[in-house]
Amino acid sequence: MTDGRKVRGQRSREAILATAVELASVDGLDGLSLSKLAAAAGMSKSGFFSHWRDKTELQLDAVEWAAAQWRDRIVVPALRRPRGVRRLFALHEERLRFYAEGVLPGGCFFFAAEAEFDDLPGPVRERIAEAKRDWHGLLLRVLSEAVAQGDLVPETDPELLVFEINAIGAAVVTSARLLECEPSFRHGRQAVLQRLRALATDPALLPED
Amino acid sequence: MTDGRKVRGQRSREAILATAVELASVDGLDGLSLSKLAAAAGMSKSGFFSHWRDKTELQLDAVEWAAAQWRDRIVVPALRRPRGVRRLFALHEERLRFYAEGVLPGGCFFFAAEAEFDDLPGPVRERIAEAKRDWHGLLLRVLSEAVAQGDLVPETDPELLVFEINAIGAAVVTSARLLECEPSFRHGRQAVLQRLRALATDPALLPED
DNA sequence: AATATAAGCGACCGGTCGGTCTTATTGTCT
DNA sequence: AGACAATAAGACCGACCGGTCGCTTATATT
Repeated sequence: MTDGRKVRGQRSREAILATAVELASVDGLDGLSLSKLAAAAGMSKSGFFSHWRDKTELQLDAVEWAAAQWRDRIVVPALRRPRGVRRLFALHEERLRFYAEGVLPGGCFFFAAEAEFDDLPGPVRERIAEAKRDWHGLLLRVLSEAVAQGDLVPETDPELLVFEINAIGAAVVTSARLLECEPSFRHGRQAVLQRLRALATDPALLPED
Repeated sequence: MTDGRKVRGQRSREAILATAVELASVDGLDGLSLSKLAAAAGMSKSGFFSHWRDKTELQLDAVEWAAAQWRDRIVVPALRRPRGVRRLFALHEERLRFYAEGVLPGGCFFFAAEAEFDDLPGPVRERIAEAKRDWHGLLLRVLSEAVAQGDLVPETDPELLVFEINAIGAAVVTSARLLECEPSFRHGRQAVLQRLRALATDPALLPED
């Protein structure tokens, strides 16, 4: 049985979360003020509290929403590439594309959120840490597949390589926004590409530049 | 002629800035509230305004103070190492040591400040960008010296390598604070060490692990 | 000794923060 | 048609924000 109220509520809930993630990518998840969010979402501030008990609940759902967006816009497209080193590089490339396309006005929700909450104990911090662990875990899994099927030489410490790939992706965000845009994206791409090509048993699987 | 007022003023000015940089490494430079700063510095809030016109001026001086701290605690010690690849790696190592020692309660002032201000136009953002450019410039200069004196193979794109080294140093901050501490520092060290050893004409110049 | 200046304090300003309460509207179920 | 529940709005709250004001105290200058 369809419930028009719940449908409507769900729709505005989604719209609010989408707006919240956009604003949070700029001002941070904590720096986000309910007044600004209300104005941006075209709602009254008090309306939020029929959806969430307090700001923390909204923040938790915003992290959830941003994680779903990351999955849909980065992970899922990359997983369409064939298993192996190409899929691993695709994860990095899709991430950079996400940034370059300016999907979020502040570049990256998780980058801003991590920097903000890494010193603020609480459930939001834990949820963000979990998202970071998930991303590292995915990279590690895809990397292991690449090694298992012989795309990459196995001598490598896989967790170290995952750390590097993620570090370079994260560095692109600040670098592109604070300094010049073009060289940052080029460096972010080249760094991982050259690293993987050096480890690849068949470098032809990866683009040349 | 010594002016006891100015001496006293300068001393408390320094103390306030030191406290401000500490607090800002946790809450960010904008998230820093004057009330909290006043409480932490053991001063009244209004007393600030005999030193700085407004919060922005204080923020600018805080960036300056943090830059001086970075120079004193990271750059100067590293420059005592012999010119070349060892000096380059020392810059990275001293940075990681600065983080590991917990000099600042939030880990890194500049990391927090960059993430916060990369989307906030204004003089503070420009000053932070300048500090970032200075750091990249220093890394590039030391790297060029290492190449020039034959420590490193010259084929490398130097700016790309600088980007990578800085990216890995920055990634250690969030990773160590949000996930586990020990593997983050190990990865941050190993990543740069292996990268440089692979490029070094004489790997014996660098530690083995 | 008189005067100028800097440091610092307490009270207070308008504004915004996250959050509560009451009320109006609206779709759903019986 | 009427009871009911969900959504959202508006008025409002205490706390805190950055910042101003007038004032006291301590130091230099003359």
